[in-house]
Amino acid sequence: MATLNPHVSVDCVIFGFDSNKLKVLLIEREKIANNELSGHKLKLPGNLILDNEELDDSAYRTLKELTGLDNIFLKQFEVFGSPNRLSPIEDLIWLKTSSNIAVDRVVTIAYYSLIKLQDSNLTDKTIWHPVDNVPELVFDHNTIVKKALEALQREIRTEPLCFELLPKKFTIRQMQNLYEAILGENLDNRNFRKKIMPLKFLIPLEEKERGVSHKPAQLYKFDRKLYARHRKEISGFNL
Amino acid sequence: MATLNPHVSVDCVIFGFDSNKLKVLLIEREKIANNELSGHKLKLPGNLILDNEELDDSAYRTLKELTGLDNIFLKQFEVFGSPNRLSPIEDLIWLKTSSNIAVDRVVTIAYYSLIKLQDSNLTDKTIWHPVDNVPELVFDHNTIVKKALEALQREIRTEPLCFELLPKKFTIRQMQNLYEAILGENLDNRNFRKKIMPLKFLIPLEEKERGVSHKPAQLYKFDRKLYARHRKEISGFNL
DNA sequence: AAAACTTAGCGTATTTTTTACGCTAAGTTT
DNA sequence: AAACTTAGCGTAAAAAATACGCTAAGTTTT
Repeated sequence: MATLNPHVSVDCVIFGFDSNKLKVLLIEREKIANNELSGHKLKLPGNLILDNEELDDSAYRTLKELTGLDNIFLKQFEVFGSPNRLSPIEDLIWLKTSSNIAVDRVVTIAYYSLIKLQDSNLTDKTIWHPVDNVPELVFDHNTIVKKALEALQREIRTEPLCFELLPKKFTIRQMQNLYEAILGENLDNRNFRKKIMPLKFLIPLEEKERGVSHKPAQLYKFDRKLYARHRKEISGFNL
Repeated sequence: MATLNPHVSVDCVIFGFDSNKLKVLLIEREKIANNELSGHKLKLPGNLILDNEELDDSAYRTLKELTGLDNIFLKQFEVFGSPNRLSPIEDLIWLKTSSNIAVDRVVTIAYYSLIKLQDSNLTDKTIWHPVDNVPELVFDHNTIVKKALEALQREIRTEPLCFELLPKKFTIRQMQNLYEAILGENLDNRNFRKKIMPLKFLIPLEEKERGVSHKPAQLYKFDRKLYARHRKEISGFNL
C-alpha cells in the first residue's frame, strides 16, 4: 500500500461552465469533532501525493475521487511553497487533525482542470461557485484561484481549450458565450463564426437544438482525432 | 542553522547571450573519490531548499553561489517530480554520495534565469554552452532545458525580457541579434526599429559604440523605473 | 581619397488581419 | 403576425504586418 508523502501536495482548480458563467469547484472543509469553526470555510480540492505516484496522477486521482470522471483536462500552472502558507493558525490545526499526519511544510503543485459541468457526479459538500466573486478560502487558495484564472485566460486564446468546458454537443452561441465569460469581452457573432468555421476539428452534427423560440441552432462536436492531426494548423488560432 | 529539505529542490536554467548565440550555463559534476565516471557529465545548477526558505529564495541562493550576482531575473516555469526521474542508477549514486543525504524522491521546481553573461563571476567547473546543441545531461535535465527554452521563446514575445540578457549599454543591432537568436527568425532592421522606438523605457545614452569600422551605433539603456510606470502600455508589444 | 560597410531614418506599397455593421433569409414559439 | 434568434454574406474602414527602396552619415581600412 503506497504511503502518503507529507511534503508535497497537489491542488486542483476545477473550472466548469454553466452556459452563462464560468465556475470553480469548491469544497466545504470537513468538520472536526468539537470544533464548530471548521465547517465554515471553503477550499480547493487537493491531496498529498503518494510516494510512488506521478504528480499528474495525484491530480487525476483527486479529480476522480471528487467528480467520478476520468480523462479530464489538467494543466500544471504554478508551485506554491512559501514556508508561511499554512496559515491562519486555525486552518493549520484543521489540516493537522484532518490528515492525521505531522505537517511541517507542504509544497503544492497547482493544476487547473476543465470539465463539462453537467457530467460531474458531485457530493453534498461541493459547490460550483462563479469565478468573479470567490469567497475567502483557506490558506493561499484565493491566490491559487486567481492565478489559475489568469493562466486559463491567457492559454485559451491560442489553444482550443473551450471544448473541454462545452457539452459534447454544443451550439456556436454557447461557444461564443464561453469565450465572452472567460475573457470578459464582447465578441461579434458574425466575426466569431468566420473565425472558427475553418477549424477542421469543429464538426457539424445532423442534429439541431430543440425547444427554442427561434430558429434552432446547429449542433457541433469537437473531434479529438482530427484535432491531433490538424494541431499544427492552429498556431494562428487567436481570440 | 537552517536544515536542508531533502524532498524539494530547485534547478535553474540560466540563459546568457554572447552577442551572437544564446547559451545555457552548465556545471561539471563534482568528482566522487574513486569514481572516474562522475566527472564526465554536465548538469544544471540546483539545490535542495532550506526548511524555512521561500522557493524563489532557494533559486536566488543557487544563482548567487554560482555567479556572485544578486537581483537576477528568475521565473518559475514547471515542476518535475516523476518518481523515476533520478536515473540512470550511477547518477543516483552520485547524488546520494555528493549531498550526503538519504534521497528517496525529489520534486524539483524549475526556474529559468536571464543574466548578462559578461557580468558573471564563474568558477572553473562551469561552462556556457550554446542552447542549440546541449549535450547529454544528468537525470531529466535535458527535458528541463528544452522546456525552459520553450517558455523563454513564448514569453519574450510579449514581455521585454531581452533587457535582462543584454549588456547595460547596448545597440539596437545587438537587441535585434538577441531576438533572432532566441526566436530563430530573421527580422528586418528597419521594421524592428520602428517597433521598438516607441518603448518609453528604451533610453538613448549620450555614448555611441567605439572601435567599429562603420558608423558607430547609438547606445541605449533599459530604464526599469520607466518600465514599471509604462508597463500597461506594452500589452501591444509583440515580436 | 576612396572603398567598404554599417547605422539611421524615412517613405511607400502591399498584404493581411481585425473590427464593425448592414442586409437578407430562415425557423421556431408565443 | 410578431418577436427573436440563427446563419451567412458582403463591404468598408482601420490597424497591423511585411517588404524594400532610398538618402545620408560616420567610422576603419586600403
